Amino acid sequence: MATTIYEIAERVGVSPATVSRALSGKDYVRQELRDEILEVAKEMNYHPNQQARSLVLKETHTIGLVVPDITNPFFPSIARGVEDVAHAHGYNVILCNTDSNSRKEKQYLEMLYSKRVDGLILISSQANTSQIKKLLEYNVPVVLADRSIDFPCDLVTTDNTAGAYQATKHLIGLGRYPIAIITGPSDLPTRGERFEGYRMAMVENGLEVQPELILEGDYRQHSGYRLTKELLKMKEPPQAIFACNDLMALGCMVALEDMGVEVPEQMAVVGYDDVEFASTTRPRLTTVAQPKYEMGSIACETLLKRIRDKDAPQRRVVLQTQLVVRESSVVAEGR
Amino acid sequence: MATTIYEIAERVGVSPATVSRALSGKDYVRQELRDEILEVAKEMNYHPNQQARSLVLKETHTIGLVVPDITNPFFPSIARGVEDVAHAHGYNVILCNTDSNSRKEKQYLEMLYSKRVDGLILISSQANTSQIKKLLEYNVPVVLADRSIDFPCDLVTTDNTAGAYQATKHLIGLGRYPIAIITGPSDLPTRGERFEGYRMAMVENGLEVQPELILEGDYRQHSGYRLTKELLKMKEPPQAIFACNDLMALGCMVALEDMGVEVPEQMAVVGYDDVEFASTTRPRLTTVAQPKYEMGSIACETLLKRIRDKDAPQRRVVLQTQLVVRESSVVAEGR
DNA sequence: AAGCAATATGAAATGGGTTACATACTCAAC
DNA sequence: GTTGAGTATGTAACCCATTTCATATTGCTT
Repeated sequence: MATTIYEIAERVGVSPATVSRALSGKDYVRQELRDEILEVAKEMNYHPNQQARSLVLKETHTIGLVVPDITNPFFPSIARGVEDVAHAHGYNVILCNTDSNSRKEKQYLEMLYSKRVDGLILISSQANTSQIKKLLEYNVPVVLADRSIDFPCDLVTTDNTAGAYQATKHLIGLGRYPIAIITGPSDLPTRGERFEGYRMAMVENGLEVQPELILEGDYRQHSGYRLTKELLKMKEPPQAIFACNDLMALGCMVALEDMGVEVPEQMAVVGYDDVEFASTTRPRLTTVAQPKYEMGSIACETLLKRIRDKDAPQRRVVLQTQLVVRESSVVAEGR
Repeated sequence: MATTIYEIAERVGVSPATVSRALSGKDYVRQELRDEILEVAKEMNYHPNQQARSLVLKETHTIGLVVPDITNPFFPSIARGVEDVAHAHGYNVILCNTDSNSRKEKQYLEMLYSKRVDGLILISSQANTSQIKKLLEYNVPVVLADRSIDFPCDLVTTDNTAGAYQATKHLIGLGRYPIAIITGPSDLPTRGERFEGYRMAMVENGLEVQPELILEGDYRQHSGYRLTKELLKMKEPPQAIFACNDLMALGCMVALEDMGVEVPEQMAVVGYDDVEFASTTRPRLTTVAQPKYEMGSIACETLLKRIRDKDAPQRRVVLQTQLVVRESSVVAEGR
């Protein structure tokens, strides 16, 4: 069905080699002949078979993007950043959703390897290091994004510690303490980093880190809801809650509304991520914004560089976060 | 670097053909020998080169997914539906963002064709029909999703007319009229369909369709904001606004808040899509929910069927929408 | 006139699998 | 003992493009 260089060659009356040269344009072909070949190719609607090309060239111009779940509002921006840069350089992106399930992740990594992707960007669930190590052994470039894993490979993340520090310091500056923290699940590296930022800000300001105000959530809305209700049962509840992602912060706000606690008057709430809905809640959510798109685009640039030069020195990029102050933490003036 | 069947063949002392047979498992190979080959393959960490396989088999087990923009909250669910079904059947998905730009769309379609994807799912911007026609001529299966184009090819959409009819009838039932409608851009097919649902409901209930209450937006938040302000300038403003997507509905609500108009008491607002933030706004947004995930998964199933049987009859699936009544349209009891 | 670089094209190997065809062996049936 | 079906394996062609090597021609230099 699809046209091949052999068919073009036959029609023009030359060898396939000449057609290949004329089309690639990087070898001697008589100008006149080249023009004719190009014309015939266009006429026959020729589109080179990339399967065949990559078999000999050993590059597929395809990269893999492995994320936990594209429906999680945090990931589409990253994906878009990756895809834009990839497309600008003539690469395609294969999207994979692992649900943070290491069995699925392994399956995907094997599929991607079998398809001989030129490299991949990985937002890895847990430290599935043995699998990654294999890929690197096979010489497949890997860039880790968002979640840092203790592993010698290129990496693009945000400064989680600084972000949490900013958020906590903001609350302290407003005189809102004690401050409870609802962390992410302990098997994710972000948890430790964000907690550390919280701890630093507390200690630096001479505030005690009370163990009963440290709660572990799972990054889902319901855990924010549930844990907030628990906090409200305490004899002396905190005056502020720092939820380590926006979804849990939303859960907090719903719980607080259910219990008739005014935000921000009686309880300040700060989230993390600045996903889309953060600016549409009432009150609008104060949160720590991460440069999601940039994380994706820089990860992709890093990957493409690595593909070009496998021996380049390891690259570790840490992007800065930004505190976005909205209504959930600051009591409006004039009320 | 990567292991080939030739290397395995040499190590075991058989021909490459035998190795291929042992690995594929669909031809005679002595059980004992097969076991040995499988073991050696595992030991040598063999992963078949899919480039080579697809060159001869003429199938890549890869499909393309072309969407306007994955960061638009409407599309991740569709993408996830597609990807889940694809993965379950051993296919990978290449993600493409066209920004509804037909030049970009054309570029992507050519790339995908060159990579010899087995088929593709297209949420096409405008009627870029000539390009699609070409693909179908080349025998590449295409399934259109969400946006129906007048084109003889498989299709999965939702019933936009019925959805808009439900929304309008809901407002009429609440006694909220006149009802303004903020439509999508006129070059998208969804616009005509949703407007038709609005019109039907109005006419059916003996209400006049007033031209000055029909406004054309662009599916972005700001157009909802701007057009709502215009509506409020009228001598007799409407009592309800039906915005044809949630983003514009959000713009409405922000404009109404700015102008001190109470929702839903003074103005009822209904959106369309039921994207994530619709349930987190204050008041929560009444909207028409589309089965996004199902649209993706069914589109993918349809595509895989078509790949298996190119001569199967054309399939057109229309999914039903569901009105989700929240707070932006109904005055709460006991207030 | 000989020599050589630059230009122009083709033949054939290559990449890594799959498979049609050929060949060889085993075992049962007559 | 011959025939034939079933089992087992190898040889070689094929998928489609790229590229090395070989060959041929042109035009310039000395």
